[in-house]
Amino acid sequence: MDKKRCVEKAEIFKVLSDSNRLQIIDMLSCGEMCVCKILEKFNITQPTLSHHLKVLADSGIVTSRKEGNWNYYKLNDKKMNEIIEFLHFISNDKKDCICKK
Amino acid sequence: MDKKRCVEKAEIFKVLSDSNRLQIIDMLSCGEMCVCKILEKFNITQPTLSHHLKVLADSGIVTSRKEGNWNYYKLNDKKMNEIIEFLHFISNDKKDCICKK
DNA sequence: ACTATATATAGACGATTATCTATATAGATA
DNA sequence: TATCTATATAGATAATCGTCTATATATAGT
Repeated sequence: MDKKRCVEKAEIFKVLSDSNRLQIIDMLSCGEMCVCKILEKFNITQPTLSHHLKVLADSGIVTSRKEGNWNYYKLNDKKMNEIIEFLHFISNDKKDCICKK
Repeated sequence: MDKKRCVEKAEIFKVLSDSNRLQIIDMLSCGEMCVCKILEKFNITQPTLSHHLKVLADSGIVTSRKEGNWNYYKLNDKKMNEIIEFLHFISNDKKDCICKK
């Protein structure tokens, strides 16, 4: 595992290190949803939610689509699987580990 | 998914949101290792490494064992699997999601 | 007892972050 | 064009975090 890849993934985990964002991911796993629908489920202000959605979108964990006045957000399953794969990888023994050099 | 569980997991992801800690996990996946051996592989000071190991241990991701002058750290596979399971869970559609209430 | 080695703790500093209020933008409708 | 609704952006503030230097602790060997 090279340093660079760990730096990349650390940024992704930073995105996941907020409970509101985890709940948003949980909600979006059920399908696409617009911002105002998401907002209903939280006790945060609209700009705060907007901030969290931006953080999620910038990281690639969610994608967005505009339709009239509404913005729909959707979970990027491929990205989530990538994160899971990474965790599997660093959790398991491997031949070319830095520890063996 | 209840708020409380997300708060718990967000803390775990905060622990994972540092590249040095991810590299430590990667190294420990190959087996138990003492602090001085880990230190050799990094460009950080000994107190900084000590800090990271404490963060990892406090979260339950690693466990430690003292033997004479040496402290050995080991990855807690059960905890890593728990994290992976959680990511699977929030990534997939479910019947009792908050979005359906 | 003294020294050396391995590791942890304390305290400081600069950077980043989550949240808020206030405001801007952009599309829809009257 | 004026207004309403949905969403984003700007800027401020308080809290948290990673890293460092300095120091403490604990064990082993002389």
